[in-house]
Amino acid sequence: MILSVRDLPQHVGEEATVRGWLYNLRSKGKIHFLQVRDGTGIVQGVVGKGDVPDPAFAACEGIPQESSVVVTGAVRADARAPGGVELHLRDVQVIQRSEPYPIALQSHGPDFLLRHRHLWLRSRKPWATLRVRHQVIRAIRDFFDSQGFTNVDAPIFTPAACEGTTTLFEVKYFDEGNAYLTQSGQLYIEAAAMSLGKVYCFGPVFRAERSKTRKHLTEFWMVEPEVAYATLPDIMDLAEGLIVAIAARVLENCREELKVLERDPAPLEKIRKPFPRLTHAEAVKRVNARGVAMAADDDFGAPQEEALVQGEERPVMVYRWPSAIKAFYMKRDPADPAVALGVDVIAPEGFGEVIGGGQREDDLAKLLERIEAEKLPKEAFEWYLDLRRYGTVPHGGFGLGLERTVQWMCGTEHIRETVPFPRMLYRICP
RNA sequence: UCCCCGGUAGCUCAAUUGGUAGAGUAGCGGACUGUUAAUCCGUGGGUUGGAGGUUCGAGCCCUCCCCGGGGAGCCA
Repeated sequence: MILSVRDLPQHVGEEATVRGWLYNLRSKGKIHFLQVRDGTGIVQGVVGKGDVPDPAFAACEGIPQESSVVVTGAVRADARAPGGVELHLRDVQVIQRSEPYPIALQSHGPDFLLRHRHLWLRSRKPWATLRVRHQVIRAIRDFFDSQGFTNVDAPIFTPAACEGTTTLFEVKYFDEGNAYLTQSGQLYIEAAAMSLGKVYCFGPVFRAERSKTRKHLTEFWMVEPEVAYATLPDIMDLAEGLIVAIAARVLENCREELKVLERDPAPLEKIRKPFPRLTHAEAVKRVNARGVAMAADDDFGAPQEEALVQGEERPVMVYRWPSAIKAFYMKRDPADPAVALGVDVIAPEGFGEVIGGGQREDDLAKLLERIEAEKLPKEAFEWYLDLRRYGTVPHGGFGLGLERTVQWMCGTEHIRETVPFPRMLYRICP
């Protein structure tokens, strides 16, 4: 019976066939230990001289690492085996003898590993990280789907910028001139929210910023919910609920993966409601009190962010921002136009901003005013302005960066490890 | 775009004051019936990122270039 390594403990005493790759081989003369991985786990196969015909035994000698193998044998419980069970092999088929495998069971530098990303994916930590990533994606979709949201995806090719063109990748688009790779689906799902009420888009976005840090990718995935009739407090509750749901899902389904990643689950267990909520003004006061300079109309730089979350076990929500440093579409407080009804969520443990969002400007006249003040091309936004001409309502949403969230959950040093094939300033291969 | 650090064997690194470039690992050959990154013996492997300069002599010092890493800004 063909079985997954993961399921072997339920089949002790039976015979099983495992199809996978040779993770490591240890030979001790008349006994071979073959560690075989199949995507669900690693199992140790044991074959002693005399257990199988001599040619079969000899065939096990010197099988290179990562050779594709199909092994068959009796499942036995054995405390000496990693994982608690092992296979006493009666048959070993080598599907392909691997050429000498570049990634050894030793340390490698980041440049080497990234150049071999297509092979590095097979290693333990990338394996665990991709599985956590999958669970985070599932948690996000389940969270929204179970609350009556409809998934409406936004286009990747867009005709113009959301917020200026300096950070956009430009591509040729037939006879239409230049198109740009989207940096956010927000404007489009605002339209969809006026149709379906509660919507989210979830897909890749692109930023042509020349960032070179452990928190940035040029291509990353973002989930963006948008809710009709939602106000800033609704959006903050939604963001809080989503993050709590993600952390709970990872803790429930990824214990083994966290262990492989050497990620202490304790900080994730502390991610519970309520999150501390500070207005931008209160946050500035806190940062200054902790000895880091910050003006009332400043955005958070790296040191300010660090001071803000110092000592916090939960994410910190900063809301009511100076309108001057927020995007044109963000709604101003009608009672105080100097304040924008935005919210950022800063993760603890130095993982930084994972969410940015808020309430949108729903008043046509004020939106026009903002577009003119920022000298944005009005024609490009005509369709967007239509949303305010035909049945405008208060509404809002946010964007959550998938990779930063995965990085946080996994405790990963660098964001490039949270995506299968990272795209960065100086790296586009493989 | 700016600041800092690095580039030596396939990989990870060492090389004292400027004085014959070395180890582990991977590879190859051999030994070993419970290995846990197995161990032990033997063995091949180098345009020291590139170009120029200083010097009797440069992996090491100087100049320029290339590549990578970390950080800032920007943001998710």
